[in-house]
Amino acid sequence: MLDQYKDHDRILVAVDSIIFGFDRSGLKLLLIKRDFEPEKGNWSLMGGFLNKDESLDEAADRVLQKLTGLKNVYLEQLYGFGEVDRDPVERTVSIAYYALINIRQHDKELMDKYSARWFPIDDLPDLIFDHKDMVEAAKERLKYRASHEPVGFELLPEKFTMPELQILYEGIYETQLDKRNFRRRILSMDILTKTNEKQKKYSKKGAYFYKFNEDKYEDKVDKGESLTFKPINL
Amino acid sequence: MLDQYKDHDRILVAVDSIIFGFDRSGLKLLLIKRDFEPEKGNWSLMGGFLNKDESLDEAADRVLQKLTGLKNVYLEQLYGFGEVDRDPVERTVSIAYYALINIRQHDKELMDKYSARWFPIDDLPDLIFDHKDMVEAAKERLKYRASHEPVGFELLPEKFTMPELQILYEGIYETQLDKRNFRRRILSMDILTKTNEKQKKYSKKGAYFYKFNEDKYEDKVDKGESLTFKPINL
DNA sequence: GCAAAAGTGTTACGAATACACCCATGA
DNA sequence: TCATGGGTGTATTCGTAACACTTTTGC
Repeated sequence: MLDQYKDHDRILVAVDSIIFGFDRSGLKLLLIKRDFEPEKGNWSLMGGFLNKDESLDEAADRVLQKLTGLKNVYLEQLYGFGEVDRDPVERTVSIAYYALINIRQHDKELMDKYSARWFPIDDLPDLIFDHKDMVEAAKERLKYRASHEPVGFELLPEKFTMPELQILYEGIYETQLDKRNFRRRILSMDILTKTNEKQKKYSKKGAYFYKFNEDKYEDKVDKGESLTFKPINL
Repeated sequence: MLDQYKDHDRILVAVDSIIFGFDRSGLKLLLIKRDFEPEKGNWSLMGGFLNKDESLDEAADRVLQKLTGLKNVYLEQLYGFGEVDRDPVERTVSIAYYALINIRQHDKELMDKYSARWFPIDDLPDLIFDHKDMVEAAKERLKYRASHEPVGFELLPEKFTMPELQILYEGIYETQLDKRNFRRRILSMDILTKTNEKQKKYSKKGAYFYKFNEDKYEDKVDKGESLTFKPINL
């Protein structure tokens, strides 16, 4: 080994994931109950350690899959948390990732195995270490990302209604939106396909289902059209 | 040590810095000539390894100071680069930071010691490893940051002229701006103080010097005014 | 028939853009 | 006097925001 590399510290590198989900009642976070000391029994983000033979992204994928069974989900690196004493056991640098998943698609058995639970984003329990900071950073990043790219659809089933989409964006932006302005803006982007089916579960009248039209979206991106998804204030 | 920690790999963690500077001719990057193998003699970002007893931010500070002699400069974490083979010598995760410094203030002797040189941002040499990716990420981040916060002033001396400020923003946004619109927008934010002195070096008429008024800016932030610094297209 | 959610259009305001000429001065 | 860079104002367009009533249908 080269001299310039030899005398430096090797350090544990962790990967922690903020996992977002969404249902009609709002944005949710998937947390696990830690089953070893320290902080045993307390709520925590899902995490794991980086192995020498995998990239950071691969480690994040692996960790997410371990808890949810899901592959190929939206996963973005967030920030490297590197305070010296962030983990009381041993010096650990943690690279946080956040994931957007369809709340209905993950594996129930794995949920039990890790004593995992969905929490409303605005009603989280105390979290271990610096995981609260990670969640805050993830919320910020999601706001930013959602205002530039159509990441919201990652959190929805294939078919969704306008009211649902609006509730989702209201959750992300932590604000209330005017439904007329919201619909106009979303529809004017011309990246949704309206179906003839109606969602009748939540109203007598029923709301039309829409689908995200990824091809149309990609076309627009290729053409250089700038699509913004900014919040619309009430 | 706890079982859950015991069997995991300890890994070299590096910190690499993208150092931005600015002079009248545009945005610049400070690069060093690597003086050890592999890639000896090739251009590289300034970097170093994380020690067990320092945080990531502290390591980034230390590395920056080592090259420039500067403390307390604008420094923001960018992204964790973690491909398995990014460093051919040994598995290394690198956390990239970017710094904004006043190009006149750094230490010349240290520059020589590291064979460092300023390069125009649009005319960089080949860089080692994945440093090109890091630079790209830093340019993007700087665009974003500059459109939300007055980070531009970090790159300027205390006193600067409107034409200089405009050249800076044009460099950051990689676009040309209309000077009437630019001045109006900047001045309407009401965070600059005009001095009575003129810069006469670059024109017969001379251009007034301005100063960034940090107090005014903080007041506005406290009052919740949203100050955006978006690019203005020609 | 009524409650409850879905759906729809117009106006007003402010921000962003486009655009061209005069000013000051050193050489 | 002229070349060079510095400085200024207005009209237009477009996106955003504010705002209230009608529709559908299960109960």
